[in-house]
Amino acid sequence: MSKAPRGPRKAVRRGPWSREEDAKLTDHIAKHGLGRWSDIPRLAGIERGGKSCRLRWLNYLRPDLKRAALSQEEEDLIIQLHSIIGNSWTLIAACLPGRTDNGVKNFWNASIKHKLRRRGIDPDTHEPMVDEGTRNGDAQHILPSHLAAGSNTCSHGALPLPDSITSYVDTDPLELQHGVVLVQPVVSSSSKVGSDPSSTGSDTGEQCPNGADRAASCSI
DNA sequence: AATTTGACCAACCGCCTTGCT
DNA sequence: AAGCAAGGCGGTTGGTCAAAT
Repeated sequence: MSKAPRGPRKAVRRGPWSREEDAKLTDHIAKHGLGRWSDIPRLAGIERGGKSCRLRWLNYLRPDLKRAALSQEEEDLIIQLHSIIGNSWTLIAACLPGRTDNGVKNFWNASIKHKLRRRGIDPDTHEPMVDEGTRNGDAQHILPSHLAAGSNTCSHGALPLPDSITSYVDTDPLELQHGVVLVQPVVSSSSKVGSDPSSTGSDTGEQCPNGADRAASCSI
């Protein structure tokens, strides 16, 4: 991250992206690869901020994205991973090929959270909720039955948990709180989750099929 | 047919970390 | 060592659409 001299701040467009903007961004990245996000709007002729371009590309335009609804296996895996590593959406998304952190987060907040609450489970702690009427004390309800038994695979075994995460399943809660941090050396050489040096300033930033350019590479 | 509700998605915001000067 | 810009992440908001009432 160099300190490039910058001109006066240009007014940037906001709101939904137009087809033309999408095409410009896609075309630019196809021709030149991913460079500095802050330069891309100017080079591609888009009146947006670099941050906005980055978000649009990662969450919507990337060719390897899955657009289909999340499967039951994916949903179960998200619940299981969340119970282990919490709101580390980037890490969770890295274990779901073609899914984005934003998508996983959205699905969690919009759907899974409500489902768990309806089942009397606190979505934050994955413990039974203590409100009267929802008290049941049955830990088996925290996770889908096939997951609660301690399996490290989802119902059909299609999406096994990566070793870097399953290794923390049996640790005590205090250790689990640091699971994400402890996982980092395994999944990335960077000191920060989701920070992969190849994701910026490199033409090879999109090599990982599941978008792990921006997240911990999953060892599935 | 009109309104309400819930699910889903796209996008922005603020904060933090990283790396360069 | 400090300051700054860029990148990255999680939280939140607002819009759209379909199903239910």
